[in-house]
Amino acid sequence: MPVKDDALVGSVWLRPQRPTGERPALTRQQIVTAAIHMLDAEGAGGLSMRSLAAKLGAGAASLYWHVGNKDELLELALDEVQGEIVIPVVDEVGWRAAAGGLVRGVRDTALRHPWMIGLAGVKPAIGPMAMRLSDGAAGILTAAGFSGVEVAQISALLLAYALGAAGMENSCRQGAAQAGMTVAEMQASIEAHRRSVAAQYPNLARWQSRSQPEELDEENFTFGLERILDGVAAWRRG
Amino acid sequence: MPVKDDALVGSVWLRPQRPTGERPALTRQQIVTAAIHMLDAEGAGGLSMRSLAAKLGAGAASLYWHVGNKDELLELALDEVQGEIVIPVVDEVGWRAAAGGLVRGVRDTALRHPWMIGLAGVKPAIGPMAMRLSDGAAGILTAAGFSGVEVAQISALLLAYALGAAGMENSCRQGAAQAGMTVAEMQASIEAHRRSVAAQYPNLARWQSRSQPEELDEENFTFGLERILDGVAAWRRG
DNA sequence: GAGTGACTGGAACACCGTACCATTGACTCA
DNA sequence: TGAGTCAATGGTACGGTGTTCCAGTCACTC
Repeated sequence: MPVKDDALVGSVWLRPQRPTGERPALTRQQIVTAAIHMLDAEGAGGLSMRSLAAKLGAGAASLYWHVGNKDELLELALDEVQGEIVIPVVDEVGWRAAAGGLVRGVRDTALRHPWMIGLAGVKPAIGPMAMRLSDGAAGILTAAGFSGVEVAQISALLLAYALGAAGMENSCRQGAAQAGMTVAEMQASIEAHRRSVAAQYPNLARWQSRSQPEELDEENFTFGLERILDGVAAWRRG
Repeated sequence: MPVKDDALVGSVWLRPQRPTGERPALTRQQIVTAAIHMLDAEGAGGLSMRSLAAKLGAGAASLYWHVGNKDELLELALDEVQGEIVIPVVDEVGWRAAAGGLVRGVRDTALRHPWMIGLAGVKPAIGPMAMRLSDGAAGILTAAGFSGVEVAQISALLLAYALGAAGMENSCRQGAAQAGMTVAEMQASIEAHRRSVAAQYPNLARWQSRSQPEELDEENFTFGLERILDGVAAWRRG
Protein backbone atom coordinates (compact mmCIF):
# COMPACT_ATOMS: atom_id res chain seq x y z
CA MET A 1 0.00 0.00 0.00
CA PRO A 2 2.83 2.48 0.04
CA VAL A 3 3.81 4.73 -2.83
CA LYS A 4 0.67 4.28 -4.87
CA ASP A 5 2.05 6.65 -7.48
CA ASP A 6 4.24 4.25 -9.36
CA ALA A 7 2.27 1.19 -8.48
CA LEU A 8 1.95 0.82 -12.24
CA VAL A 9 5.44 -0.48 -12.37
CA GLY A 10 4.98 -4.08 -11.43
CA SER A 11 8.38 -4.93 -10.09
CA VAL A 12 9.82 -4.85 -6.60
CA TRP A 13 13.03 -3.39 -7.87
CA LEU A 14 11.50 -0.26 -9.26
CA ARG A 15 9.93 1.08 -6.09
CA PRO A 16 11.57 2.05 -2.81
CA GLN A 17 11.54 -0.49 -0.05
CA ARG A 18 9.38 0.38 2.88
CA PRO A 19 11.59 2.23 5.34
CA THR A 20 12.75 -0.16 8.02
CA GLY A 21 12.80 0.94 11.57
CA GLU A 22 13.85 -1.08 14.56
CA ARG A 23 12.21 -4.03 16.25
CA PRO A 24 12.79 -6.35 13.39
CA ALA A 25 10.80 -9.29 14.71
CA LEU A 26 10.35 -10.19 11.07
CA THR A 27 12.61 -9.19 8.21
CA ARG A 28 12.22 -9.17 4.46
CA GLN A 29 15.45 -11.11 4.28
CA GLN A 30 14.19 -13.71 6.75
CA ILE A 31 11.00 -14.10 4.79
CA VAL A 32 12.78 -14.52 1.48
CA THR A 33 15.22 -17.04 2.92
CA ALA A 34 12.46 -19.08 4.49
CA ALA A 35 10.51 -18.94 1.25
CA ILE A 36 13.48 -20.31 -0.69
CA HIS A 37 13.86 -23.18 1.76
CA MET A 38 10.21 -23.97 1.46
CA LEU A 39 10.26 -23.75 -2.32
CA ASP A 40 13.25 -26.07 -2.48
CA ALA A 41 11.60 -28.55 -0.15
CA GLU A 42 8.02 -28.50 -1.37
CA GLY A 43 8.24 -27.29 -4.94
CA ALA A 44 6.66 -24.26 -6.51
CA GLY A 45 3.15 -25.29 -5.54
CA GLY A 46 4.05 -25.99 -1.95
CA LEU A 47 4.57 -22.42 -0.88
CA SER A 48 1.63 -20.69 0.70
CA MET A 49 1.69 -17.45 2.59
CA ARG A 50 0.05 -19.17 5.54
CA SER A 51 2.49 -22.05 5.74
CA LEU A 52 5.41 -19.71 5.26
CA ALA A 53 4.18 -17.48 8.05
CA ALA A 54 3.64 -20.50 10.28
CA LYS A 55 7.19 -21.62 9.64
CA LEU A 56 8.36 -18.19 10.75
CA GLY A 57 6.11 -18.29 13.79
CA ALA A 58 4.12 -15.33 12.56
CA GLY A 59 0.67 -14.55 11.28
CA ALA A 60 0.07 -14.66 7.56
CA ALA A 61 -0.97 -11.04 7.42
CA SER A 62 2.32 -9.92 8.92
CA LEU A 63 4.20 -10.94 5.80
CA TYR A 64 2.36 -8.32 3.82
CA TRP A 65 4.02 -5.54 5.73
CA HIS A 66 7.39 -6.56 4.34
CA VAL A 67 6.51 -7.99 1.01
CA GLY A 68 3.37 -6.54 -0.49
CA ASN A 69 2.64 -9.56 -2.62
CA LYS A 70 3.27 -13.21 -3.16
CA ASP A 71 4.44 -12.38 -6.67
CA GLU A 72 6.85 -9.87 -5.26
CA LEU A 73 8.14 -12.43 -2.80
CA LEU A 74 8.79 -14.84 -5.63
CA GLU A 75 10.59 -12.14 -7.54
CA LEU A 76 12.82 -11.56 -4.53
CA ALA A 77 13.46 -15.28 -4.11
CA LEU A 78 14.30 -15.61 -7.79
CA ASP A 79 16.86 -12.87 -7.58
CA GLU A 80 18.33 -14.21 -4.37
CA VAL A 81 19.14 -17.65 -5.74
CA GLN A 82 20.79 -16.06 -8.74
CA GLY A 83 23.31 -14.81 -6.25
CA GLU A 84 24.55 -18.37 -5.79
CA ILE A 85 25.95 -18.41 -9.30
CA VAL A 86 29.68 -17.81 -9.18
CA ILE A 87 31.12 -15.73 -11.97
CA PRO A 88 34.46 -17.09 -13.13
CA VAL A 89 37.38 -14.70 -13.30
CA VAL A 90 38.11 -14.42 -16.97
CA ASP A 91 41.73 -13.38 -16.51
CA GLU A 92 42.50 -16.61 -14.73
CA VAL A 93 40.86 -19.18 -16.92
CA GLY A 94 40.39 -17.60 -20.33
CA TRP A 95 37.16 -16.55 -21.96
CA ARG A 96 35.99 -19.93 -23.14
CA ALA A 97 36.33 -21.64 -19.79
CA ALA A 98 34.85 -18.61 -18.08
CA ALA A 99 31.81 -18.55 -20.34
CA GLY A 100 31.40 -22.30 -19.97
CA GLY A 101 31.69 -22.08 -16.21
CA LEU A 102 29.08 -19.37 -16.05
CA VAL A 103 26.61 -21.34 -18.15
CA ARG A 104 27.25 -24.40 -16.02
CA GLY A 105 26.67 -22.35 -12.91
CA VAL A 106 23.33 -21.12 -14.14
CA ARG A 107 22.24 -24.63 -15.01
CA ASP A 108 23.38 -26.10 -11.70
CA THR A 109 21.61 -23.40 -9.75
CA ALA A 110 18.46 -23.91 -11.75
CA LEU A 111 18.55 -27.62 -11.00
CA ARG A 112 19.15 -26.96 -7.32
CA HIS A 113 16.11 -24.68 -7.22
CA PRO A 114 13.80 -26.13 -9.85
CA TRP A 115 11.03 -23.63 -9.12
CA MET A 116 13.17 -20.84 -10.54
CA ILE A 117 12.93 -22.27 -14.04
CA GLY A 118 9.23 -21.60 -14.27
CA LEU A 119 9.69 -18.18 -12.73
CA ALA A 120 12.54 -17.09 -14.98
CA GLY A 121 10.21 -17.21 -17.96
CA VAL A 122 7.75 -14.88 -16.33
CA LYS A 123 9.49 -12.25 -14.24
CA PRO A 124 11.87 -9.79 -15.87
CA ALA A 125 15.37 -10.16 -14.48
CA ILE A 126 16.32 -6.75 -13.20
CA GLY A 127 17.12 -7.50 -9.58
CA PRO A 128 20.63 -6.86 -8.29
CA MET A 129 21.74 -10.47 -8.60
CA ALA A 130 20.33 -10.78 -12.10
CA MET A 131 22.16 -7.60 -13.03
CA ARG A 132 25.34 -8.95 -11.49
CA LEU A 133 24.94 -12.02 -13.67
CA SER A 134 24.35 -10.01 -16.86
CA ASP A 135 27.29 -7.83 -16.00
CA GLY A 136 29.50 -10.85 -15.39
CA ALA A 137 28.55 -12.35 -18.73
CA ALA A 138 29.18 -9.04 -20.46
CA GLY A 139 32.59 -8.81 -18.78
CA ILE A 140 33.62 -12.26 -19.94
CA LEU A 141 32.47 -11.64 -23.50
CA THR A 142 34.13 -8.24 -23.59
CA ALA A 143 37.38 -9.85 -22.53
CA ALA A 144 36.86 -12.37 -25.31
CA GLY A 145 36.91 -9.54 -27.79
CA PHE A 146 33.23 -9.15 -28.54
CA SER A 147 31.66 -5.74 -28.58
CA GLY A 148 28.46 -3.84 -29.06
CA VAL A 149 25.30 -5.77 -29.67
CA GLU A 150 27.19 -9.05 -29.93
CA VAL A 151 27.74 -8.99 -26.19
CA ALA A 152 24.03 -8.93 -25.52
CA GLN A 153 23.30 -11.48 -28.21
CA ILE A 154 25.83 -14.02 -27.01
CA SER A 155 24.85 -13.48 -23.39
CA ALA A 156 21.28 -14.23 -24.35
CA LEU A 157 22.33 -17.31 -26.28
CA LEU A 158 24.30 -18.75 -23.37
CA LEU A 159 21.66 -17.97 -20.79
CA ALA A 160 18.88 -19.35 -22.94
CA TYR A 161 20.70 -22.63 -23.32
CA ALA A 162 21.41 -22.92 -19.63
CA LEU A 163 17.81 -22.27 -18.64
CA GLY A 164 16.33 -24.36 -21.41
CA ALA A 165 18.55 -27.33 -20.67
CA ALA A 166 17.83 -27.10 -16.96
CA GLY A 167 14.12 -26.96 -17.73
CA MET A 168 14.23 -30.07 -19.84
CA GLU A 169 16.29 -32.00 -17.33
CA ASN A 170 14.01 -30.88 -14.60
CA SER A 171 10.82 -31.89 -16.33
CA CYS A 172 12.07 -35.48 -16.30
CA ARG A 173 12.89 -35.46 -12.61
CA GLN A 174 9.71 -33.64 -11.71
CA GLY A 175 7.64 -36.04 -13.73
CA ALA A 176 9.26 -38.99 -12.03
CA ALA A 177 8.95 -37.49 -8.58
CA GLN A 178 5.27 -36.65 -8.85
CA ALA A 179 4.57 -40.14 -10.11
CA GLY A 180 6.32 -41.46 -7.03
CA MET A 181 9.06 -43.28 -8.90
CA THR A 182 12.77 -42.91 -9.40
CA VAL A 183 14.01 -41.37 -12.62
CA ALA A 184 15.14 -44.81 -13.77
CA GLU A 185 11.73 -46.36 -13.15
CA MET A 186 10.12 -43.44 -14.89
CA GLN A 187 12.33 -43.83 -17.90
CA ALA A 188 11.60 -47.53 -18.04
CA SER A 189 7.92 -46.73 -17.95
CA ILE A 190 8.25 -44.12 -20.68
CA GLU A 191 10.43 -46.46 -22.70
CA ALA A 192 7.78 -49.17 -22.55
CA HIS A 193 5.17 -46.70 -23.71
CA ARG A 194 7.46 -45.45 -26.43
CA ARG A 195 8.20 -48.95 -27.64
CA SER A 196 4.51 -49.66 -27.92
CA VAL A 197 4.13 -46.78 -30.36
CA ALA A 198 7.51 -47.18 -32.05
CA ALA A 199 5.93 -47.87 -35.40
CA GLN A 200 4.63 -44.31 -35.61
CA TYR A 201 7.99 -42.80 -34.75
CA PRO A 202 10.58 -44.50 -36.92
CA ASN A 203 13.42 -42.06 -36.36
CA LEU A 204 13.01 -42.21 -32.64
CA ALA A 205 12.86 -45.98 -32.74
CA ARG A 206 16.01 -46.19 -34.79
CA TRP A 207 18.17 -44.58 -32.12
CA GLN A 208 16.15 -46.07 -29.31
CA SER A 209 18.10 -45.11 -26.26
CA ARG A 210 19.09 -47.64 -23.70
CA SER A 211 17.73 -46.09 -20.53
CA GLN A 212 19.84 -43.13 -19.51
CA PRO A 213 21.16 -42.88 -15.99
CA GLU A 214 21.16 -39.45 -14.50
CA GLU A 215 24.90 -38.91 -14.95
CA LEU A 216 24.37 -38.71 -18.68
CA ASP A 217 22.41 -35.50 -18.28
CA GLU A 218 25.64 -33.84 -17.28
CA GLU A 219 27.40 -35.31 -20.28
CA ASN A 220 24.69 -34.28 -22.71
CA PHE A 221 24.64 -30.77 -21.30
CA THR A 222 28.39 -30.48 -21.73
CA PHE A 223 28.18 -31.69 -25.30
CA GLY A 224 25.67 -28.99 -26.19
CA LEU A 225 27.65 -26.34 -24.37
CA GLU A 226 30.80 -27.21 -26.27
CA ARG A 227 29.01 -27.04 -29.61
CA ILE A 228 27.68 -23.59 -28.72
CA LEU A 229 31.09 -22.37 -27.65
CA ASP A 230 32.55 -23.78 -30.87
CA GLY A 231 30.05 -21.75 -32.83
CA VAL A 232 30.73 -18.63 -30.83
CA ALA A 233 34.48 -19.07 -31.14
CA ALA A 234 34.17 -19.50 -34.90
CA TRP A 235 32.21 -16.27 -35.10
CA ARG A 236 34.89 -14.54 -33.05
CA ARG A 237 37.55 -15.54 -35.53
CA GLY A 238 35.47 -13.70 -38.08
CA MET B 1 -11.48 -42.47 -10.42
CA PRO B 2 -11.10 -45.16 -13.02
CA VAL B 3 -8.27 -47.65 -13.15
CA LYS B 4 -6.94 -47.01 -9.68
CA ASP B 5 -4.27 -49.66 -10.25
CA ASP B 6 -1.72 -47.58 -12.09
CA ALA B 7 -2.73 -44.30 -10.54
CA LEU B 8 0.90 -44.18 -9.47
CA VAL B 9 1.87 -43.19 -12.94
CA GLY B 10 1.19 -39.48 -12.98
CA SER B 11 0.71 -38.88 -16.64
CA VAL B 12 -2.37 -38.85 -18.84
CA TRP B 13 -0.54 -40.65 -21.56
CA LEU B 14 0.23 -43.72 -19.53
CA ARG B 15 -3.32 -44.70 -18.65
CA PRO B 16 -6.23 -45.62 -20.90
CA GLN B 17 -8.71 -42.90 -21.70
CA ARG B 18 -12.13 -43.38 -20.22
CA PRO B 19 -14.20 -45.25 -22.78
CA THR B 20 -16.29 -42.76 -24.65
CA GLY B 21 -19.87 -43.64 -25.39
CA GLU B 22 -22.41 -41.50 -27.16
CA ARG B 23 -24.13 -38.31 -26.12
CA PRO B 24 -21.03 -36.23 -26.20
CA ALA B 25 -22.49 -33.02 -24.87
CA LEU B 26 -19.00 -32.32 -23.64
CA THR B 27 -15.80 -33.69 -25.14
CA ARG B 28 -12.26 -33.96 -23.92
CA GLN B 29 -11.21 -32.29 -27.15
CA GLN B 30 -13.66 -29.43 -26.61
CA ILE B 31 -12.41 -28.93 -23.10
CA VAL B 32 -8.76 -28.89 -24.12
CA THR B 33 -9.43 -26.47 -26.96
CA ALA B 34 -11.36 -24.12 -24.74
CA ALA B 35 -8.64 -24.34 -22.11
CA ILE B 36 -6.01 -23.34 -24.65
CA HIS B 37 -8.05 -20.34 -25.73
CA MET B 38 -8.49 -19.31 -22.14
CA LEU B 39 -4.81 -19.81 -21.36
CA ASP B 40 -3.81 -17.72 -24.36
CA ALA B 41 -6.21 -14.97 -23.41
CA GLU B 42 -5.79 -14.84 -19.66
CA GLY B 43 -2.38 -16.32 -19.02
CA ALA B 44 -1.46 -19.34 -16.98
CA GLY B 45 -3.05 -17.97 -13.83
CA GLY B 46 -6.29 -17.08 -15.54
CA LEU B 47 -7.54 -20.59 -16.08
CA SER B 48 -9.85 -22.01 -13.45
CA MET B 49 -11.96 -25.09 -13.74
CA ARG B 50 -15.01 -23.05 -12.87
CA SER B 51 -14.48 -20.34 -15.46
CA LEU B 52 -13.58 -22.92 -18.08
CA ALA B 53 -16.76 -24.85 -17.35
CA ALA B 54 -18.78 -21.65 -17.49
CA LYS B 55 -17.30 -20.84 -20.89
CA LEU B 56 -18.43 -24.26 -22.07
CA GLY B 57 -21.87 -23.77 -20.56
CA ALA B 58 -21.34 -26.64 -18.15
CA GLY B 59 -20.90 -27.24 -14.46
CA ALA B 60 -17.40 -27.36 -13.07
CA ALA B 61 -17.78 -30.89 -11.80
CA SER B 62 -18.65 -32.14 -15.28
CA LEU B 63 -15.14 -31.49 -16.51
CA TYR B 64 -13.83 -34.12 -14.14
CA TRP B 65 -15.60 -36.84 -16.03
CA HIS B 66 -13.41 -36.18 -19.05
CA VAL B 67 -10.24 -34.94 -17.53
CA GLY B 68 -9.58 -36.25 -14.06
CA ASN B 69 -7.39 -33.37 -13.03
CA LYS B 70 -6.42 -29.82 -13.74
CA ASP B 71 -2.83 -30.98 -14.06
CA GLU B 72 -3.91 -33.57 -16.57
CA LEU B 73 -5.79 -30.94 -18.54
CA LEU B 74 -2.68 -28.78 -18.67
CA GLU B 75 -0.68 -31.75 -19.85
CA LEU B 76 -3.17 -32.29 -22.65
CA ALA B 77 -3.13 -28.62 -23.58
CA LEU B 78 0.66 -28.60 -23.62
CA ASP B 79 0.77 -31.52 -26.00
CA GLU B 80 -1.93 -30.07 -28.21
CA VAL B 81 -0.12 -26.80 -28.92
CA GLN B 82 3.03 -28.72 -29.77
CA GLY B 83 1.01 -30.00 -32.69
CA GLU B 84 1.16 -26.52 -34.20
CA ILE B 85 4.86 -26.84 -34.81
CA VAL B 86 5.49 -27.71 -38.42
CA ILE B 87 8.34 -30.09 -39.08
CA PRO B 88 10.29 -29.07 -42.17
CA VAL B 89 10.88 -31.69 -44.83
CA VAL B 90 14.60 -32.27 -44.72
CA ASP B 91 14.83 -33.58 -48.27
CA GLU B 92 13.52 -30.31 -49.64
CA VAL B 93 15.52 -27.76 -47.70
CA GLY B 94 18.61 -29.53 -46.40
CA TRP B 95 19.42 -30.42 -42.83
CA ARG B 96 20.60 -27.04 -41.66
CA ALA B 97 17.54 -25.16 -42.83
CA ALA B 98 15.33 -27.93 -41.56
CA ALA B 99 16.89 -27.90 -38.11
CA GLY B 100 16.74 -24.12 -38.01
CA GLY B 101 13.11 -24.11 -39.11
CA LEU B 102 12.19 -26.59 -36.44
CA VAL B 103 13.87 -24.55 -33.71
CA ARG B 104 12.19 -21.42 -34.99
CA GLY B 105 8.86 -23.22 -34.97
CA VAL B 106 9.26 -24.26 -31.36
CA ARG B 107 10.16 -20.76 -30.34
CA ASP B 108 7.30 -19.16 -32.27
CA THR B 109 4.80 -21.56 -30.78
CA ALA B 110 6.12 -20.95 -27.31
CA LEU B 111 5.72 -17.20 -27.81
CA ARG B 112 2.21 -17.66 -29.15
CA HIS B 113 1.28 -19.69 -26.06
CA PRO B 114 3.49 -18.25 -23.32
CA TRP B 115 1.99 -20.46 -20.63
CA MET B 116 3.56 -23.50 -22.24
CA ILE B 117 7.04 -22.32 -21.32
CA GLY B 118 6.44 -22.72 -17.62
CA LEU B 119 4.73 -26.04 -18.19
CA ALA B 120 7.42 -27.49 -20.41
CA GLY B 121 9.85 -27.36 -17.51
CA VAL B 122 7.55 -29.39 -15.32
CA LYS B 123 5.67 -32.00 -17.32
CA PRO B 124 7.56 -34.74 -19.12
CA ALA B 125 6.97 -34.56 -22.86
CA ILE B 126 5.62 -37.96 -23.85
CA GLY B 127 2.33 -37.02 -25.47
CA PRO B 128 1.77 -37.83 -29.13
CA MET B 129 2.60 -34.36 -30.35
CA ALA B 130 5.74 -34.17 -28.25
CA MET B 131 6.80 -37.54 -29.63
CA ARG B 132 6.07 -36.35 -33.14
CA LEU B 133 8.37 -33.41 -32.47
CA SER B 134 11.18 -35.56 -31.07
CA ASP B 135 10.80 -37.91 -33.99
CA GLY B 136 10.93 -35.05 -36.44
CA ALA B 137 14.09 -33.69 -34.89
CA ALA B 138 15.65 -37.15 -34.91
CA GLY B 139 14.73 -37.54 -38.56
CA ILE B 140 16.35 -34.28 -39.56
CA LEU B 141 19.52 -35.05 -37.63
CA THR B 142 19.69 -38.56 -38.99
CA ALA B 143 19.47 -37.15 -42.50
CA ALA B 144 22.27 -34.79 -41.56
CA GLY B 145 24.47 -37.77 -40.89
CA PHE B 146 24.39 -37.91 -37.11
CA SER B 147 23.83 -41.17 -35.35
CA GLY B 148 23.45 -42.84 -32.01
CA VAL B 149 23.55 -40.70 -28.94
CA GLU B 150 24.47 -37.59 -30.92
CA VAL B 151 20.94 -37.46 -32.27
CA ALA B 152 19.50 -37.19 -28.79
CA GLN B 153 22.18 -34.76 -27.66
CA ILE B 154 21.75 -32.36 -30.54
CA SER B 155 17.97 -32.59 -30.35
CA ALA B 156 18.22 -31.62 -26.71
CA LEU B 157 20.57 -28.76 -27.52
CA LEU B 158 18.27 -27.31 -30.15
CA LEU B 159 15.13 -27.70 -28.10
CA ALA B 160 16.74 -26.24 -25.02
CA TYR B 161 17.78 -23.15 -26.92
CA ALA B 162 14.35 -22.68 -28.43
CA LEU B 163 12.58 -22.98 -25.11
CA GLY B 164 15.12 -20.95 -23.19
CA ALA B 165 15.12 -18.14 -25.70
CA ALA B 166 11.34 -18.06 -25.79
CA GLY B 167 11.29 -17.94 -22.01
CA MET B 168 13.62 -15.00 -21.88
CA GLU B 169 11.77 -13.09 -24.55
CA ASN B 170 8.53 -13.84 -22.87
CA SER B 171 9.62 -12.68 -19.45
CA CYS B 172 10.17 -9.22 -20.90
CA ARG B 173 6.75 -9.07 -22.52
CA GLN B 174 5.04 -10.58 -19.52
CA GLY B 175 6.76 -8.14 -17.21
CA ALA B 176 5.70 -5.23 -19.36
CA ALA B 177 2.15 -6.46 -19.73
CA GLN B 178 1.54 -7.02 -16.06
CA ALA B 179 2.93 -3.57 -15.34
CA GLY B 180 0.42 -2.21 -17.82
CA MET B 181 3.00 -0.74 -20.17
CA THR B 182 4.25 -1.44 -23.65
CA VAL B 183 7.53 -3.29 -24.03
CA ALA B 184 9.18 -0.05 -25.10
CA GLU B 185 7.96 1.82 -22.02
CA MET B 186 9.04 -1.07 -19.87
CA GLN B 187 12.50 -1.06 -21.39
CA ALA B 188 12.79 2.67 -20.91
CA SER B 189 11.84 2.21 -17.30
CA ILE B 190 14.35 -0.59 -16.85
CA GLU B 191 16.95 1.42 -18.68
CA ALA B 192 16.48 4.34 -16.32
CA HIS B 193 16.83 2.04 -13.38
CA ARG B 194 19.86 0.42 -14.93
CA ARG B 195 21.51 3.76 -15.60
CA SER B 196 21.03 4.75 -12.00
CA VAL B 197 23.07 1.76 -10.90
CA ALA B 198 25.48 1.74 -13.82
CA ALA B 199 28.46 2.36 -11.58
CA GLN B 200 28.09 -1.09 -10.07
CA TYR B 201 27.84 -2.81 -13.42
CA PRO B 202 30.66 -1.46 -15.59
CA ASN B 203 30.51 -4.08 -18.33
CA LEU B 204 26.83 -3.65 -18.75
CA ALA B 205 27.21 0.11 -18.81
CA ARG B 206 29.89 -0.09 -21.46
CA TRP B 207 27.59 -1.69 -24.01
CA GLN B 208 24.55 0.15 -22.78
CA SER B 209 21.92 -0.77 -25.28
CA ARG B 210 19.86 1.85 -26.97
CA SER B 211 16.37 0.58 -26.21
CA GLN B 212 15.58 -2.44 -28.31
CA PRO B 213 12.39 -2.58 -30.30
CA GLU B 214 10.65 -5.90 -30.40
CA GLU B 215 11.84 -6.77 -33.91
CA LEU B 216 15.34 -7.14 -32.57
CA ASP B 217 14.28 -10.15 -30.53
CA GLU B 218 13.86 -11.99 -33.77
CA GLU B 219 17.27 -10.88 -34.94
CA ASN B 220 18.97 -11.86 -31.70
CA PHE B 221 17.31 -15.23 -31.72
CA THR B 222 18.48 -15.86 -35.26
CA PHE B 223 22.03 -14.87 -34.36
CA GLY B 224 22.15 -17.41 -31.55
CA LEU B 225 20.57 -20.09 -33.68
CA GLU B 226 23.15 -19.59 -36.42
CA ARG B 227 26.01 -19.84 -33.93
CA ILE B 228 24.60 -23.10 -32.60
CA LEU B 229 24.18 -24.53 -36.09
CA ASP B 230 27.73 -23.45 -36.89
CA GLY B 231 28.96 -25.40 -33.90
CA VAL B 232 26.89 -28.44 -34.78
CA ALA B 233 28.03 -28.31 -38.41
CA ALA B 234 31.64 -28.09 -37.32
CA TRP B 235 31.17 -31.17 -35.16
CA ARG B 236 29.60 -32.96 -38.10
CA ARG B 237 32.66 -32.33 -40.22
CA GLY B 238 34.58 -34.17 -37.53
C1' DG C 1 2.02 11.22 30.14
C1' DA C 2 0.35 11.80 25.62
C1' DG C 3 1.12 10.94 20.99
C1' DT C 4 3.27 8.92 16.92
C1' DG C 5 4.26 5.45 13.88
C1' DA C 6 6.44 0.96 12.85
C1' DC C 7 4.80 -3.50 13.13
C1' DT C 8 1.65 -7.56 14.33
C1' DG C 9 -2.01 -10.86 13.55
C1' DG C 10 -7.11 -12.51 14.03
C1' DA C 11 -11.08 -12.43 11.22
C1' DA C 12 -13.30 -12.25 6.99
C1' DC C 13 -13.86 -12.27 1.79
C1' DA C 14 -13.75 -14.15 -2.60
C1' DC C 15 -11.99 -17.67 -5.07
C1' DC C 16 -9.81 -22.05 -5.94
C1' DG C 17 -9.49 -27.53 -7.01
C1' DT C 18 -12.08 -31.32 -6.37
C1' DA C 19 -14.92 -35.27 -3.95
C1' DC C 20 -19.65 -36.64 -3.16
C1' DC C 21 -23.82 -38.04 -4.92
C1' DA C 22 -28.54 -37.40 -6.56
C1' DT C 23 -30.19 -36.88 -11.13
C1' DT C 24 -30.79 -37.36 -16.13
C1' DG C 25 -31.49 -39.72 -20.30
C1' DA C 26 -30.44 -43.08 -23.86
C1' DC C 27 -29.88 -47.73 -24.25
C1' DT C 28 -30.69 -53.07 -23.75
C1' DC C 29 -33.08 -56.95 -22.36
C1' DA C 30 -37.11 -59.62 -20.41
C1' DT D 1 -44.05 -52.14 -21.83
C1' DG D 2 -41.27 -51.97 -17.85
C1' DA D 3 -37.02 -52.70 -15.34
C1' DG D 4 -32.30 -52.21 -15.24
C1' DT D 5 -27.80 -50.43 -16.75
C1' DC D 6 -24.62 -47.00 -17.28
C1' DA D 7 -22.33 -42.86 -19.43
C1' DA D 8 -22.67 -38.26 -18.32
C1' DT D 9 -24.17 -34.11 -15.76
C1' DG D 10 -23.96 -30.62 -12.20
C1' DG D 11 -25.45 -28.65 -7.37
C1' DT D 12 -23.37 -28.69 -3.04
C1' DA D 13 -19.82 -28.72 0.20
C1' DC D 14 -15.00 -29.02 2.14
C1' DG D 15 -10.62 -27.41 2.90
C1' DG D 16 -7.32 -24.46 1.24
C1' DT D 17 -5.63 -20.16 -1.10
C1' DG D 18 -4.11 -14.82 -1.57
C1' DT D 19 -5.28 -10.68 0.31
C1' DT D 20 -7.55 -6.85 2.98
C1' DC D 21 -9.27 -4.67 7.10
C1' DC D 22 -8.46 -3.07 11.33
C1' DA D 23 -7.91 -3.42 16.21
C1' DG D 24 -4.22 -3.97 18.69
C1' DT D 25 0.91 -3.70 20.63
C1' DC D 26 5.19 -1.91 21.42
C1' DA D 27 9.35 1.51 21.43
C1' DC D 28 10.08 5.85 20.88
C1' DT D 29 9.87 11.26 21.05
C1' DC D 30 8.04 15.53 22.69
